[in-house]
Amino acid sequence: MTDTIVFWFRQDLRVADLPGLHAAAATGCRLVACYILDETAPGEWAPGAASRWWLHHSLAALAHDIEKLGGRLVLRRGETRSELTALLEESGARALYCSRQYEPWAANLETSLHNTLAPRGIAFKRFPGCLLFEPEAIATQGGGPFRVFTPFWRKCCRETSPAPPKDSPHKITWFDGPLTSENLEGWQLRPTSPDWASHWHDWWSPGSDGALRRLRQFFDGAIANYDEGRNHPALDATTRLSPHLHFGEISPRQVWHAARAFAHSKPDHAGQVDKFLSELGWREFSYHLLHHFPEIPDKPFREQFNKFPWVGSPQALRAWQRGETGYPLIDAGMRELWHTGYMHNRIRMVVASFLTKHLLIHWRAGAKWFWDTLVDADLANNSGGWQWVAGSGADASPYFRIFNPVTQGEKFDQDGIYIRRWVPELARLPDRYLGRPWEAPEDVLEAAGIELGATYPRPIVEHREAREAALEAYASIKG
DNA sequence: TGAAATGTTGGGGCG
DNA sequence: ACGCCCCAACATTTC
Repeated sequence: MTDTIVFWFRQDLRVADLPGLHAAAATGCRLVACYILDETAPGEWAPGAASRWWLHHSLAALAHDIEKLGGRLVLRRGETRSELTALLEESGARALYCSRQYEPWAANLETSLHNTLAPRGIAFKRFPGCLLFEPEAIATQGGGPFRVFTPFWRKCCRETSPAPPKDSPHKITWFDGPLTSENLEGWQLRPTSPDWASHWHDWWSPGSDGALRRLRQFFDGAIANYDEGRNHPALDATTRLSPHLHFGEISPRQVWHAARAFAHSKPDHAGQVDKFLSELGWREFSYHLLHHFPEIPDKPFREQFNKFPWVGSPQALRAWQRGETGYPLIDAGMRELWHTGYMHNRIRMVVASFLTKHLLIHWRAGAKWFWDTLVDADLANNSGGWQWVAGSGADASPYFRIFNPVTQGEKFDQDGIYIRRWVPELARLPDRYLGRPWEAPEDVLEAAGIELGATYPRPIVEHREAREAALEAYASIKG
């Protein structure tokens, strides 16, 4: 009788280019594919409502993809260790395979699983999955982790290329004994009463098929002008692959090789491709940092930021969250986030700068809000991004880089399409005043149907004053 | 993957 | 014709 292996799907919800699954299939053993919904394991970093919506659809897509390979996805809910132990026992499996994860809670879980399973003679094997390079493979000359992006990415690019992506395994022998599986619908990962995500399929197609479509679409179009186009939030000029990558519906190796193939076929676009690949590089950098410095989600990477005088009020935080700061570009971004589970990357930088610098609110409050509202909420990227903006991170933006929320709009949303899309009550304002309605003459406001303080808020802080206060606050922790 | 303050230059209006 | 001033345009420095 052939041995059985349990393949545990975690955050790599795909069947193509999944090293652990290929390795399991190659053994010729019978395979159990499972997913465990453990709502307590991540602690305070349990998926937010938007991520849960995505997870539901991603799991449905994965189950479908597995069925196409002749198998089925076993769903269980509960404490990971006991659920896996039970499943191993029920199936008589002698081995557990999975992809690695790098979140501190997930890495600890792997250790604890190893300690549980080893004495029982069950092999626990972890495989690469969601990264281009394992953190152990990229080190400085001194053997330590990189703390600066450029040398990190240079080192990555000097290494042998990531392995070419593989198709899904051709032949899998599935376990055919009886195993109970829960009903995905019963997990209630999707919102009900009200179903605020009823229109999200207009924007998103969770699952590997949707991810590959998105990838192809990008290399058929926007890549040619990526360097410039990606700065304009009203354009569909970015990949929007972030949620697909977070849930592992597509691997970064697939993206990397698609980009290299494109660069090879269109050499004159090599510069655009490099720009794009460096974004993948920042993702990689964030993951490696989180692996080496597991406190990044909670504590400033740069120690002197422990004494930063955060003073922001709960009311200001609330106004920021709701998109009622009185700065149209900020409010547009926050409302895009609320309505679609996503925000354009440049606008993420601008609203994050506004929260931490204009409002002097701790970056963790912003990270938490993003965590709950983003479909692509990802611990490494989110924590890294917020610390980068706040100036407390590794290779962070210098603290004095304070975005002007008005001029950013004038530079990257010249014709006001983005602001008008998400702040429709200002739509009739002429371009000239769209990003700064408080400067508009009374008759212009009236003609546009706007009453400041009633139909649209006045600015909750004055830019110049806020900027100077931020510089003063940062100066107080220098040295 | 800034913005603002400060410095420099050069054209043109003007007495 | 000439110097003076203003200021836009650009460059450099500072936060």
